[in-house]
Amino acid sequence: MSGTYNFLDIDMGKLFSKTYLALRQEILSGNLVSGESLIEQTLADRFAVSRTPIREAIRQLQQEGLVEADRGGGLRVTVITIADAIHLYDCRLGLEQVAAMGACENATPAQIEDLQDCLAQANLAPLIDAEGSAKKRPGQKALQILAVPSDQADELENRLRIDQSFHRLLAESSGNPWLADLLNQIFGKMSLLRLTTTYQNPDVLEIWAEHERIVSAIEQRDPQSAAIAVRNHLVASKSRVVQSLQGIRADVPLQSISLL
Amino acid sequence: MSGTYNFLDIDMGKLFSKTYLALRQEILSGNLVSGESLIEQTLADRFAVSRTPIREAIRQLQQEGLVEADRGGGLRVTVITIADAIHLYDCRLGLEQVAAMGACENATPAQIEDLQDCLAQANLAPLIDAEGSAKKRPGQKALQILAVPSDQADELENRLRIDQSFHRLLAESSGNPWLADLLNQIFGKMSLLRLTTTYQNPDVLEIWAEHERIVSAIEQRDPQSAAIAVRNHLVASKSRVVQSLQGIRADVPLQSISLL
DNA sequence: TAGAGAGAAATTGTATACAATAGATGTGAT
DNA sequence: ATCACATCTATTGTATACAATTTCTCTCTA
Repeated sequence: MSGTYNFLDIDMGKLFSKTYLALRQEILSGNLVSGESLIEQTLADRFAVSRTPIREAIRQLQQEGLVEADRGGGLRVTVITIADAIHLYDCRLGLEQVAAMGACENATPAQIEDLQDCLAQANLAPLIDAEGSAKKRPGQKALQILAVPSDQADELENRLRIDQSFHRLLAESSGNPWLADLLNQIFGKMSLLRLTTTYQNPDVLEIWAEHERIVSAIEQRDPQSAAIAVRNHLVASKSRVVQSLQGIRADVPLQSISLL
Repeated sequence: MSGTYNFLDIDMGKLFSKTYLALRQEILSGNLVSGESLIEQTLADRFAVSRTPIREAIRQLQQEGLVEADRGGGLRVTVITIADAIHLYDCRLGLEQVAAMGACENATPAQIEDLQDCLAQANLAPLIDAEGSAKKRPGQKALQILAVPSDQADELENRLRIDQSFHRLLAESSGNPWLADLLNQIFGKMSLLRLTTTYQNPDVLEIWAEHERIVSAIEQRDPQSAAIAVRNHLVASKSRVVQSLQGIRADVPLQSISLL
């Protein structure tokens, strides 16, 4: 468990670092919902620390864009709108194409293997059919990144987590730490929106075909194809999300998660 | 002067906000040099506040990437290497293409005018010829963003500032606030490197021709051309910088600023 | 001289006290 | 009933005290 947050290089042992991670986790997991106002003393009591480390943690989250100023000096969990989601997709479009091209040059064999493992994980994750019932497949050894959900309710959450892992791995494979950092910021903000958009999206299966094309291009060390594959994937994802959110497919039941 | 920092929406009046901006300015202006270690009490004395607001400001700068942990719990101004500069250029490459395309769709007439003003400003800024002497041109009303330097020594600094304004305007013209924010972070980090790389670069004049092509494409609302123009500009800039830094042009005197 | 170790100084981390400000509540006049 | 105003409460902002940690320095020893 101690290596879980390796991609943020934090010196644990300092209360404000622990607080930062805990608070971040609470926000990203949806335990603190988007728009909820953050009362320092309340949080201090919750984490059994004084307000000082809380405040420093909050400042970092504010700079990160996960917390924003309310009117009147208060702070709240950032509210992300549909327009923001579109804008964030455009940012991803630019950065992930660069990431994919970088990955073609710099991805280590181990990283390519991780990406493939990610695809495998996705394929053996329980599939949701049109009726919303699950077809379970026999389990297999899990990626260390992922916890296998015991609860059926966590299934879609799990699928989403695999997707995030995929994109995070892609970013890291570029060998460009700043790129990975910027994308990580974007993923965080998009996670905020995810919590409010849990529409069913039957196209979720297409996503992994698109991912496979990306990995395939990286394996072949073909930057142009990789960039195009990423571009196609993100353009498609963006339009899927926009369609879901705009209710163009309002006939589809609201159950699963669409923001991939 | 009160609107100078509008692009960071900060509630002035809080000491830690003022401290954040002051400290940020000290770092970006080179008053605090890259690698310098930050002693809380020293800074507190300097700004005549207690350590509390200093610490909160530093946390934000740390999250922003302008301050990094030293070994042993200390903090210092982030050290940017040549490799980092290359990586940051790749990030810009992805994001600014998206920005240019967005600007073709969303730039207001006023913003296009600002971009043109920026070009004009650059053209009438004193030019450096091969001998390093300045050919002054008659002044004209300045962009409000820029302060006209009275001192000859600030001339290149001024030129650099115009370039930053240009790229910042481009980002803002996209109408995508997250994009502008991400690019702003990148510009900040690149400013850190600039302070240590003041090689003379005679190609500096080419830059504005490239900028003109970008603005021209945006005026014509032609996203493809705009993206290509940005791409060409940044690829060229990157290679110019890399060449300067790697000493391939070591025969050129070390005087002016190349990181545009 | 080089190296280990003790002690002191400097620095950071956390808690708490107090000040300032914004929000809520209640009361009275119209 | 409603608006204005005063008061009180909740919350944030800043300073300071103290604890924990690191770094420096000096001394002693081999």
